[in-house]
Amino acid sequence: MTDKKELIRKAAVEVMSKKGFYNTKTSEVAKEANVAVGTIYNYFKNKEDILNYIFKYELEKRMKNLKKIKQQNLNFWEKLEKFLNFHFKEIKENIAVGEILVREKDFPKKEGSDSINEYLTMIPEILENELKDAIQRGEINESYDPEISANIIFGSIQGIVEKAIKNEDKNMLMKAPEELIMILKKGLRE
Amino acid sequence: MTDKKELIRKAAVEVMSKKGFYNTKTSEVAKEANVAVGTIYNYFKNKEDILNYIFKYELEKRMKNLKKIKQQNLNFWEKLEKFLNFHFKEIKENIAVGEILVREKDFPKKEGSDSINEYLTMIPEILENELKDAIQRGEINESYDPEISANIIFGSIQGIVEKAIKNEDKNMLMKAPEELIMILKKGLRE
Amino acid sequence: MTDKKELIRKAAVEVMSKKGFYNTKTSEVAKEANVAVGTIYNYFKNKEDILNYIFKYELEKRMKNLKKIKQQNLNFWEKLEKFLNFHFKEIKENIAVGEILVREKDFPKKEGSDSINEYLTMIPEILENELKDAIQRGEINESYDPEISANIIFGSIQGIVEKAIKNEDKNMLMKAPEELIMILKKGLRE
Amino acid sequence: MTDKKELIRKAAVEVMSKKGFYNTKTSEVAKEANVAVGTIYNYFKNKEDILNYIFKYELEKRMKNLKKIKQQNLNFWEKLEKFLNFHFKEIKENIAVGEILVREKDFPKKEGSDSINEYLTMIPEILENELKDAIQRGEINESYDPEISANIIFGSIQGIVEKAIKNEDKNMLMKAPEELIMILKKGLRE
DNA sequence: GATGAATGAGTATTCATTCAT
DNA sequence: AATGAATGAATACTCATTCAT
Repeated sequence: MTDKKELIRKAAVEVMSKKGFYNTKTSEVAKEANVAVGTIYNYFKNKEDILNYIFKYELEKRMKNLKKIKQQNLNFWEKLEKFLNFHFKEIKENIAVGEILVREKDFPKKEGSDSINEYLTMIPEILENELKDAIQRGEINESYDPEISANIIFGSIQGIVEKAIKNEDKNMLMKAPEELIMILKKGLRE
Repeated sequence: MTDKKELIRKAAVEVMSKKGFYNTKTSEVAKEANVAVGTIYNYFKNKEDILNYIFKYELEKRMKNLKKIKQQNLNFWEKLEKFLNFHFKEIKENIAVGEILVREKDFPKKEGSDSINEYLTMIPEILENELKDAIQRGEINESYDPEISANIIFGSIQGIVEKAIKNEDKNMLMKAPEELIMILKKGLRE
Repeated sequence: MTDKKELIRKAAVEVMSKKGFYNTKTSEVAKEANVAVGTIYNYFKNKEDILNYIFKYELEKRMKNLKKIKQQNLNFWEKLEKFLNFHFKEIKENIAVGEILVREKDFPKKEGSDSINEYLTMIPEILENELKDAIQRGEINESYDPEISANIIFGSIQGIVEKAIKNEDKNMLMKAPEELIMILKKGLRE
Repeated sequence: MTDKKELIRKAAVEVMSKKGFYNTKTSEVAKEANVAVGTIYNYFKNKEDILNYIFKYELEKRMKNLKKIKQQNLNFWEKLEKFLNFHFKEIKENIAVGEILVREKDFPKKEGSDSINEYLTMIPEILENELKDAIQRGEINESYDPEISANIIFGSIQGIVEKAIKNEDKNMLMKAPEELIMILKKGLRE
């Protein structure tokens, strides 16, 4: 039994990553998924709901990973490294997902869902909380504003992904985490 | 005599920053500009051309500033500080512009446009070149890949702007450059 | 099950014959066909494509008739009479079609179309070829240029239809073929 | 002093013959006439009025010629020959005018003018009247319906012009009148 | 659940016409 | 009279969504 919802999510990732959400037709997603348009609407409320589900899906993956990381007894840098490795590996394995995570912003017309916004808010928030703890533990210089630092880190991640995609350079995704960690470590520690 | 093109650009910035490019109707831009729809098309090829012009306009501003900075004899950090101060001041004075610069990505349907892409490419490129020079001059640790570093810096800037907008916190735009410079200085220098 | 394409063709004939192609709105055709506007575009590329299809449809009818006539062993005058009877009968049964065939000329904006032109070219061409054969067989005075004669005949036909429509005089369509044949016979024979 | 109205009429003939009335923009006519769009509206009520004026202008030319012909004491065939020679000469000298006379039909949106219709009605009407007189004088077989005959003649003329234009064959315009007269003479006389 | 033809609201764009200069 | 920028009504066409099969 093929999971139709998964089929459609994957097809949507493929098409939307190439054309962007607004230039993607539901009919194209249906075609890519080898499914009738009507079928999409058996699994999704509307077109926006598909994009939303993509973000929800990716956010959940990352939340699960973060939870796992949290259970281990690691310092801030070790945690960050583990998360970056996970995030970049995911994108390396499916560049199209990376494109979407980096390019799609939310201007919701209709209320209801909003995992895009949740993704874009929650990851920096977690970083912020971790930074606060790290400051408490003296791992990080207390003079820095954790909110700003968190968004610098999140922005850096997005910036690298964006560049790697533009260059079609998967290798950059391999090298970048280490370099980013090094810069941040030196930059934020003392 | 009012410059109609400027009038329309400003109106478009206002509307598009709130609703996003795809959810903005030309009629709304016209209304905001106190101009007839048809008038827009006397100055712009199509809707996309307006967004394009916004990016072109902002890019040119920044290029002019960078040129001025280049003429002074400054080290990398002084240059970066000057540019950041300029960029953040601009956005502070017109948050709407910041929203657009940070949110709009390019999925061009019709050719002829593409200052969006130019903006998103040129700024990191300039940073990259400056980093290379800085490495030459020993201002920056040579072990870092200037391409990656440049995109970390650009990503950081975008990340801060995005957060400041989300929080509607102009104050963040004041504090952030100093903090960012400090982190990067320590992080990249040695 | 109703054939939607046929439904739309007939509706378009009705509306376009009254208002002309350029003054006909797709929404009017849709209304006449008891169909949504969008449905039209499931069957036709664009508005021009509808007109084109009308000409294609009528041309095919006449080509089929001409083929049938050709298979019988008739002289030029008998053939011409049969064709005229068919053509005028068709128009008598649907004046609207006659109006379109006589009034619409082609100034194509988009390529891909052009059965209008084909209709306006092919009928005279066939007449020309038949005239050439008739000259060979001595049925027609060889001093006449068959190209000119063919277009005189085609023009005569169009002229009669145009007048009959203007007068709303179906009777004229009954009488005309006989009279036209008589004139041409005497005029062209010797 | 250049007569602006004439300038515009000529420009309109040029452009409309190529693109057809509905595909011709007033701005194109203005450009061809080396005149501002606004100027057109100093001389013409609206776009339709230009086309109308073209037909009016050409109709008047032909009416003048017919008047002149009438003053001479000629039989039907001599008159017809003179008129055909005039009409075809005119078109030979300005093919663009011929294209318009043959292609443009009237589907008036707004009431008011209608020289197109007048042209398309009056010429056949005059032919009809002349035919009636000719029948009276025994120049033409009385068994023919003069209305039908008149429209056959008018249709023939239009048919020849249309073909000559399609072939870009001015020569055809030279040869055709003689041939047409000959056919008609034999066809209609007895 | 799956299908895809039918729907019709929604909108970018055009272009005849106007009118202030 | 001449200009051409400004106007905004008009409309072809699209495409997300529905629903009968």
